[in-house]
Amino acid sequence: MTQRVKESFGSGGGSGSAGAGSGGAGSGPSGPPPAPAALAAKVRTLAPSMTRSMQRVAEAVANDPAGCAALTVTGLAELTGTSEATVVRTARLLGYPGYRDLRLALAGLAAQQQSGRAPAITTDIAVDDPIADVVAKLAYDEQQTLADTAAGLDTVQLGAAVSAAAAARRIDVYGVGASGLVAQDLTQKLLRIGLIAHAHSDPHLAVTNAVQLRAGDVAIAITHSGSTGDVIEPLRVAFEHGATTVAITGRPDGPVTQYADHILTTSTARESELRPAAMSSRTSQLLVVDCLFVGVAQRTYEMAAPALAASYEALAHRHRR
Amino acid sequence: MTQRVKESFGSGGGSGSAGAGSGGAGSGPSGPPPAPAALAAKVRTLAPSMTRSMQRVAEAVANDPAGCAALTVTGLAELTGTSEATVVRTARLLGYPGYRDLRLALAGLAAQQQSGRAPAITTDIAVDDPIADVVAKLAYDEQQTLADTAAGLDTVQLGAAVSAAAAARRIDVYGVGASGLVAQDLTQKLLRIGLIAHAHSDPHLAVTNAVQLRAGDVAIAITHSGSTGDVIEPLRVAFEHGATTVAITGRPDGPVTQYADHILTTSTARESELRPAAMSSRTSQLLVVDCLFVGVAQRTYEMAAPALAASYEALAHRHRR
DNA sequence: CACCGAGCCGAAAATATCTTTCATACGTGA
DNA sequence: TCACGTATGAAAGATATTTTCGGCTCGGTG
Repeated sequence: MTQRVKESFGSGGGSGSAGAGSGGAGSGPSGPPPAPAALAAKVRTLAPSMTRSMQRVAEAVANDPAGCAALTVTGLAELTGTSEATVVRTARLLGYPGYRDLRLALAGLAAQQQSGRAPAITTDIAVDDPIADVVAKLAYDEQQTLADTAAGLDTVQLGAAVSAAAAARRIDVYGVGASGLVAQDLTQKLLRIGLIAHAHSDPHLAVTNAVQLRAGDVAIAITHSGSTGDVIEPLRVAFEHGATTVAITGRPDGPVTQYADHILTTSTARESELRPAAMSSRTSQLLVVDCLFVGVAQRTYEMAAPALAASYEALAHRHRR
Repeated sequence: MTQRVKESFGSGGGSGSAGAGSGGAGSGPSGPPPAPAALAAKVRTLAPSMTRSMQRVAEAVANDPAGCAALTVTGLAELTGTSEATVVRTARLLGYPGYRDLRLALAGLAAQQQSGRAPAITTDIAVDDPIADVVAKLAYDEQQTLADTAAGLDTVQLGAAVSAAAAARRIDVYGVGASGLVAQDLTQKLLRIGLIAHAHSDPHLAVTNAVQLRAGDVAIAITHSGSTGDVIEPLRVAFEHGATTVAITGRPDGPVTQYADHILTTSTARESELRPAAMSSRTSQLLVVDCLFVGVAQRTYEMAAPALAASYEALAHRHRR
């Protein structure tokens, strides 16, 4: 077997020196383009990997884009009680080359909000909320999650993942816990259009199966935290065996991505006691998975069309009247 | 055991009317032109009072706000074959303190134009849609489904179901196929807050287990079509054994409801070849299930709170960087 | 036809803003 | 408690923006 190693995964125990990328504009962990309006979502997504000071900056930016857009680096640093360096660092983390570009994006966002008039019912669900409120809040929240996910999804990565999956000899999907259900959902649908797909929730079996993979196969890991060992391990094995690997995660900087050829980022909605993170992450993951599926169905249309029709027929038969 | 019979068949279902307002990032397709035209108009208005060089700059800015927003003073000066000073002068004339602010406004303008571009999301997903459109359409569609579901959900029925579940000795959930995953999702969450819940995908085992149920227990059937025999059968058994029965279905007039004490209606979005019904029904079912869960968590807060906190902690531990 | 003045224009200096570097302080785990 | 790694801000360094200033063109005038 070939021991593949992903070279771009930065600073692994190294000197931590300057990150001047090779070949010029490299920069950063994974920033194909800057983000348009997905900024609020991105802030939430990346918040966990931020330091305290950076979080303060990110929060200020997310809360008042318009106001921050009017500020210079120094101004924003003072406002948040931090230094210019921290502001720049935050901008970088959010995917921009520097503060200047973040500021530009901020101005755009402000303009959009201005014209879009965001309703923003940002209240948490309380213990004594009447049931009707619960329904409204949950629905709103999931809608928000969907919008954020769609805005933050990297279509280039998605396209690459779709291509790989459409041409794959075999597709393995790893996920445990709530993500396991998403993995099964994806698998069910892929099977339905005639592809060979398996979902693995058992870490041991997953690894055992991952060994079978080779170039041309696709392995997909689904984990919100990005650091679920039970899911990373099989992905690593698949990666090292030459399979094309995809990570669907809410932490694009987490350990999983170390072994992922393509990274699909799910959005993280703020969570609260009565609204566990699993809820919105699931919604987000499902959207990503749906996109992946539809993309694959498009690419394999010749095969998928009759298969879809057939399963549709088969189902109708079970419906008694 | 008593052979229960439901006296009024076909009652229940909610209004089912389509929801109107949705929050989300919908953004008006083409509202009144707010600010974008403002700048273009200003350019035209002030053009006569501009010198030749300034006109060149103004023209460039009006024609391609987005492109110009990406340029520095020097860049724009070169592009228009003028000097930095001229660019700044133009910016001043247009009413900004300097180029920096013009650039910010330009970025905002670009973003507005961008968002105003409705990508024709009212259309079905086609085989040759670019991947970005697929994402947008799917997200939009699922948002719509959520809005519809929330609007059509009967909160009285939901409240009744919540009460029953919160007080239940044991909760059984039936679902096959895609609905099976929803059943599992609900079960996972209920288990997490200390309730006793089981999901059954195997019809035979489901029936076998349903026999165990009695008054005070709750049985929940999840079926989009409302006529999935494999799910109706266990619900019937549970119903006849005295359990409180709940149906989560897209057809409030379908056969399942015959044995359901409480009916929770999911919405049905239009489907197409590349967008199977399973997709939107799943979204809808999950929202209902989430509402049910949160409702139950509220009612059993004393018990649920520590459980939720505990699982939160357990998860947080895996988040270490 | 030559001269003159007014205002346009751009090169370069001056300033503001952004970015990088580096030493220090803090928190964390042994 | 100590040692290590990391986060953080002050200040130096690099860019971008603004201002200054002198050349230039153009239109009018003797």
